[in-house]
Amino acid sequence: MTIESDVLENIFNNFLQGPSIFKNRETLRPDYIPKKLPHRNQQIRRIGSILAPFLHGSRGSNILIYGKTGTGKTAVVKYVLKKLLEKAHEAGTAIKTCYINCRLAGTDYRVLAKLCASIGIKIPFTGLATGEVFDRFKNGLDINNFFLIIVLDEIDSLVKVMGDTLLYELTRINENLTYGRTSLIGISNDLLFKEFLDARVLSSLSEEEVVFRPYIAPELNDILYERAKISFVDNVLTEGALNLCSALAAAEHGDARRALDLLRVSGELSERQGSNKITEDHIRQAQDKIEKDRVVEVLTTLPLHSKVVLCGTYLIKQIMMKPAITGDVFEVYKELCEIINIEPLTQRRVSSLINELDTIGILNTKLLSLGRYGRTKKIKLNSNLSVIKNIYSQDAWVSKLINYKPKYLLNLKLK
DNA sequence: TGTCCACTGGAACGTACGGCTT
DNA sequence: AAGCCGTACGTTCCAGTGGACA
Repeated sequence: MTIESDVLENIFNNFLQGPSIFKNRETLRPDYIPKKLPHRNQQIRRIGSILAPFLHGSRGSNILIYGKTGTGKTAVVKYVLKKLLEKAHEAGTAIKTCYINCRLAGTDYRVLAKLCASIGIKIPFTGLATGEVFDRFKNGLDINNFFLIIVLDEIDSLVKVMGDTLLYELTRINENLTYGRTSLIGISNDLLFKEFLDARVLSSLSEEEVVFRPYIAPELNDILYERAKISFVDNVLTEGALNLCSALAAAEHGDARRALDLLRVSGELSERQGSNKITEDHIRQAQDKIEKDRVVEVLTTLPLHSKVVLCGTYLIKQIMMKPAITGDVFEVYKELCEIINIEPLTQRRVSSLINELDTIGILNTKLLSLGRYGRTKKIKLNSNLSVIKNIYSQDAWVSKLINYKPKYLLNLKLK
């Protein structure tokens, strides 16, 4: 037996024999829908009563749901739909539901393709005109006499990217159906998203509106407590850890998803350390780990040009000891491209890449006016310099850039 | 008070690609 | 095979702009 397999053997044995602190770790995954949803009774009742007409075979109103991330919107909708489907099954009514995350789908075409898939129509991932896919969807509904409840999660991101044409068509679809019926549930994280909509679309989509307020700390406490009961072995989670966890999540606009993540990761950490309790310290470690893992994941999977742009920003900060501005980043970027033998992109494109890095939280940019010296962007790195250096020192493409001294910067220093 | 810098960011367009229909 | 489609990723063009400076 090799040494490696001995080590593995030990790890697995420890895992099997050690005192597991988890009763059921699946219940802490983000997609788990619990049997109890504390502090959301009002929303559950409201959505339930709006959808209830479907049980009689008539169409319920469209619903627009607002609320920040982790306020339970998706969970509540899925929960109500699950119950509705069960009831419809008992009553012998044929209802279908289709849940689509618009941000993940990305385009009108792919949303439609998913809608088609939900009623059993196969659509190629490219090749058809969007209008053609829509017609097939409509025909499919009519021919099969389907009652379909469509949930469009993160609908705001779809509208921002593609405009509201698809929504317009979907809100009008019932007028063109002879037998089938549809109802729309739009879920939005962005409260201002209505402004992007055409008045007709808005009035049709928001026949009913439901708002999800952020959870406050005591509410998060209840949620975590309920979930901990089914996830962990009794008495594993200390009260201090529970309180800290909800306090941290409450500070981040009452995000329950975040709180549950924190709980899951701290559980895993505590388990790995062979502990039989989850303490406040574990929660803090988990918070650290989640952030670190995210940064590593993002930095390593970035497209090549974004990595080079980031290296440029890093070098400017490292050598000039001050935040970068767009013009400097672009000059350094061009020099770096030459070194690793790739064609540089245009400044316009690099400017977009910088914006993208800002949106994912790797950079922090601020528009700055230097009066006579023009307008530019001040670009700061959000992560620690050493973190970037560590990660990119091992990168196949950019490892040789991280210790390079750009001539442009050396000249700038002399001035 | 007007000028002018160094960009920003919107919009239209180009190209390559995989894949459809006819 | 021809013609079209959506998608990704990019370029080109250009109007717009906040505020230091003359």
